[in-house]
Amino acid sequence: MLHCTLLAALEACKSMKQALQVHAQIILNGIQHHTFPISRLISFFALSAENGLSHSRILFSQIDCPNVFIWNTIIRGYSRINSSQEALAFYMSMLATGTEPPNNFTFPFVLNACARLTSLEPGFQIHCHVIKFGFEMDLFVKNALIHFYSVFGHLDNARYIFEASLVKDVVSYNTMLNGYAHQVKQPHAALLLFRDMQDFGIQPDEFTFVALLSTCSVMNDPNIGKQIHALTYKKLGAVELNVLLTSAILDMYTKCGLMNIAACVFSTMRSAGTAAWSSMVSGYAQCGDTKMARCLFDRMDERDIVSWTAMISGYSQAGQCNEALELFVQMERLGIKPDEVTLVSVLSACAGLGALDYGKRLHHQYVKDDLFAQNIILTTAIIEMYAKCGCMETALDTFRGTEVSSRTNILFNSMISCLAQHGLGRTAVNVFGEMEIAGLKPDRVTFVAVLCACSHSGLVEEGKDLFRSMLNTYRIKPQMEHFGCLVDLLGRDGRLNEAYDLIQSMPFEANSVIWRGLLGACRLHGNAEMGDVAGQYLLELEPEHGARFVLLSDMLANTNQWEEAGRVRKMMQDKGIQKPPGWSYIELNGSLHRFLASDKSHPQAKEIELTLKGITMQLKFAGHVPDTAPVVFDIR
DNA sequence: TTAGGGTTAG
Repeated sequence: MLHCTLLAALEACKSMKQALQVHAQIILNGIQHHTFPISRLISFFALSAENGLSHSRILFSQIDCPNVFIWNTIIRGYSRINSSQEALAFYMSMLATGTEPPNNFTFPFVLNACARLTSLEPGFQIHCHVIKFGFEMDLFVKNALIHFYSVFGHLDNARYIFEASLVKDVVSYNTMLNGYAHQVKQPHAALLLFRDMQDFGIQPDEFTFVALLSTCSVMNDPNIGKQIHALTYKKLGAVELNVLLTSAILDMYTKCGLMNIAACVFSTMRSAGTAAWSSMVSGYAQCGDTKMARCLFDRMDERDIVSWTAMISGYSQAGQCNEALELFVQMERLGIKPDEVTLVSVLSACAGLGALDYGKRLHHQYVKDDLFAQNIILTTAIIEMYAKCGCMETALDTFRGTEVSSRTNILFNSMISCLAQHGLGRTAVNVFGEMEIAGLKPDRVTFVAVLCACSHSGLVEEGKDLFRSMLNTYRIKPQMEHFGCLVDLLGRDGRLNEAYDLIQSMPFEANSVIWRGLLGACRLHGNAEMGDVAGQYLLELEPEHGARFVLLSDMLANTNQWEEAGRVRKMMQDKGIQKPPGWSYIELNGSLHRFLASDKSHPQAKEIELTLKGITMQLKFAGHVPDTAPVVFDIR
């Protein structure tokens, strides 16, 4: 009777404080060693929104022989708050204790924890345990396994479990659909599976439509998106669409770039949450309309970290790196802590500006010795930031400091590409070799990076071998960009005929990038005849592009064809084409300075000019003779 | 006796 009253009281509890009072009553009544009421208490605390897990742990430690429900509850509690390591540690202690074997409830909790880890390995082990303990036929366990494998992009394993399952429910389908839509971006497979689902008479629910709408966003196909939108109403009937589903509809339109429709949906939302506002902010920013995005952002009643990141990343991606950093500082002043996505956006803005001090500060303040230190995406952003700010050594040290098992293709591609840009071709080729050791397969991006590296460092034979290995070893068909790299590689080395022959042998027509590469090489090696051919192709392909005219005119000037060079310059003027000016940035003591050729607007312009003159004088005294070959005006 | 798996925004 007493149990019943206290249990009823616990059922009615709305807060930790109330539950603690029930706990006090349990102790006062001397039933603190009765497993059932204590297990209810542990469950309440472990799943409390007020972080009561530590209290659950205290209760847990006072139990001599916790039953499987109690073990499961603690594992679930840790899994819920993303403390996967603790959840797994508890599961292992449960096995080690040996008094209570895991049951069908244990595995969904443990697998959920595994799905949030950075490594696949523990989940594999748990899958073995599932089989060992005989739960591979349990639908909940199977669905959790499908989820786990799809999170890690192992859609083949997920699909195998899915197909092998005689009984499938709507959750099995939804999990598989999400896997296709998000994890490996196979949106078409998601649509096909949705068709199967209907054929098998499984009724879709709101989860299904959220997954399908995400699929449309990934496909960036507004037509299918509109159809799914209509189907949502048709299938879910008169059921009022929940906030999540409406937000998913809105998000689909923003991602497909249909901001007008998105704005209509948004205006009809009675209580648009921060998710919907953030989608709108992000949508406008992605369309390049950062003004409109900012306007909405400023009108938001409540902003969470996602809203801030939407705006910061919008600025960063639109190239408004200064604005991104300013907004980030504003966010910090309000005491809002960035998460890993925010940091990636801000680091990218730092890289864009060459703002090394700022980037260093972010690295030391937020990433080093923190939870984020394990995040490989963030580490990749840190490496790019250092590399783009010119600190190649720190970038390499950071790369070397990562766990080999946590390295991803994106990390390798980024590292190789940064090394290429710094002319460290040999190191880039070595890092390429390390990919296989890490168990990764180079992709198209890897080959662009490593071929660029060879090109910038004059590693002709290595580059040619790598190009050949693309198809022969890795079964990757070379694309335009790969041919471009090879043309560049041969061209820079002066093998102009070989480069030209390669262009002719390509399975598709060369684009302007390739011809520009050849033209640049012709200019470098003074082959006016072939340069003219390349230049003509270039003018045909991109008649409006100023930089191409400049390159052609420079090449002609360099080979003393002043008249021809003048003709090209005149053509440029006649067409009203201007080459956009190139700004140079430098960050000093936290402030950013920008310069343009002949620009005297900098407040310290005079001092800078004097310093430059001083350096020029010193160079002269040291016997330096400038190379006037790249100067395009006839000053000789 | 207790409970579980799949959703939105950067």
